[in-house]
Amino acid sequence: MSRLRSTILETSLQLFDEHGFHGVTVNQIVAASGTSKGGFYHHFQSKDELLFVIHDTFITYVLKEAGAANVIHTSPTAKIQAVIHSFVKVFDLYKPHISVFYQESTYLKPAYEEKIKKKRDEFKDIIFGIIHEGQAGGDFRKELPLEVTAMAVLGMVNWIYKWYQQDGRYSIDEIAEVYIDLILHFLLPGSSEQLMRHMNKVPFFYDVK
Amino acid sequence: MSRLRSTILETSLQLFDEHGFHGVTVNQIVAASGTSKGGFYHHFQSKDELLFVIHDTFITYVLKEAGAANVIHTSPTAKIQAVIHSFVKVFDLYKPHISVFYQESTYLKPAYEEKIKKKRDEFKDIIFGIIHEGQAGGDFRKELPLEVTAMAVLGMVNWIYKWYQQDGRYSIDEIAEVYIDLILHFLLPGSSEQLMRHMNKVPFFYDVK
DNA sequence: CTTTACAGACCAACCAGTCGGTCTATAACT
DNA sequence: AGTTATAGACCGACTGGTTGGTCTGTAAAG
Repeated sequence: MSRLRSTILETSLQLFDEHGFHGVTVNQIVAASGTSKGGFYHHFQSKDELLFVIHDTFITYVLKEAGAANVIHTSPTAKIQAVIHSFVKVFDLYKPHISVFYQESTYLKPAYEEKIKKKRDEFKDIIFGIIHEGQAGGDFRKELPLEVTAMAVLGMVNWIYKWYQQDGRYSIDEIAEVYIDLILHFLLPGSSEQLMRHMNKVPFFYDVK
Repeated sequence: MSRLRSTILETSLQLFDEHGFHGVTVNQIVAASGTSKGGFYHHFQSKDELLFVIHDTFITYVLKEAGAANVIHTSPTAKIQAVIHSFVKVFDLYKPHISVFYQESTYLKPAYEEKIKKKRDEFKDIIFGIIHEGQAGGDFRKELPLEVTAMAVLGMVNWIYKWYQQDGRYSIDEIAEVYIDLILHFLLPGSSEQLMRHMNKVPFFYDVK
């Protein structure tokens, strides 16, 4: 990959992260990259392709990591820990990519969007699969509705991009540890009776055993 | 409030939700609202003001609801349940507002952004406050780092806008119940020893008592 | 008669993308 | 070795279409 192409990618990533895809013009990218319109369009077909490349770089990496973490462990409990850990760590490596990924995916051209959606669904399936497997095997609480629980897990992790900063109070590894703790606390079966005394009402899904 | 103004707001909300703020032109809004440029600019100073109004409507409502739920209950456990419930329910009432709120806030003009940020921080403080209070009083697990835990809670709820659909498998009330269950499971003190047997490593924050 | 509500033609700015052209490097030829 | 041919990398003035916003006009309301 050419030197200039990388520069354009890095520069535009920063700019998009700060001002959003539509808040940055090709001329700005070109100026900040120390090149020209010609240089830009020599390496990218369009501004939209640039957006796609950013999306693809990130989701491809996440998918690869999650797949690996999923394979090397056997029990659902070990798997979920490994996958969450690797997923959280990504926010340290790819934060600008992720901001663009979650903020600007609306603006992907249909052909590009389809490709990204496919990979994103694959990733979602890994999470869903682990939780499902855990419930089926009795490792995780069976009464939890799979879809809602899985989306809660995805949500809490995904949201990290909105607040995480590298020089913040907690390192990315520490954050991962906290998240794993939280997730295991609601996934693993425990003293439900004790908890229910504190609840305003008995949840609708508690009749499953 | 005038009839046309409401129409413009509703229409643009739908359009923004579907295509994003920059994917919709003023002409499109005007056409879909059955009015004209004159009609639009009679009610709004600019497209940016429209964006602000949408933001403000939503965050003002959330803040009011959370404040109310926070006041009528006394214990942190009851408070967090009430606040989460009211918060989750908002996603049923204001889903298009929320999509715009989380997707397009980057494009708010500085003056508008400041106002919105203020209210958003107020809301965040309510959540932080409840968890802090719960930890201080011994209702919630003291070992959990406040910031990370609170952001996890906010994240899992906020992410709902990405997947919730009114005609989905679970009602918004059911989703709220699941979320409250999950959150209480990791907030309330329980059998940590039992859980730790399943953990790949001992979390860094477990030495606090 | 004044004010408010809206219509729609019009405009200036902007922006993604184009296109003819230059510069450099390496290969091919003599 | 010296000269020429060719390809790829990059430049930047230019354009055609679009967009947010304005301005003048008009009809109804009070």
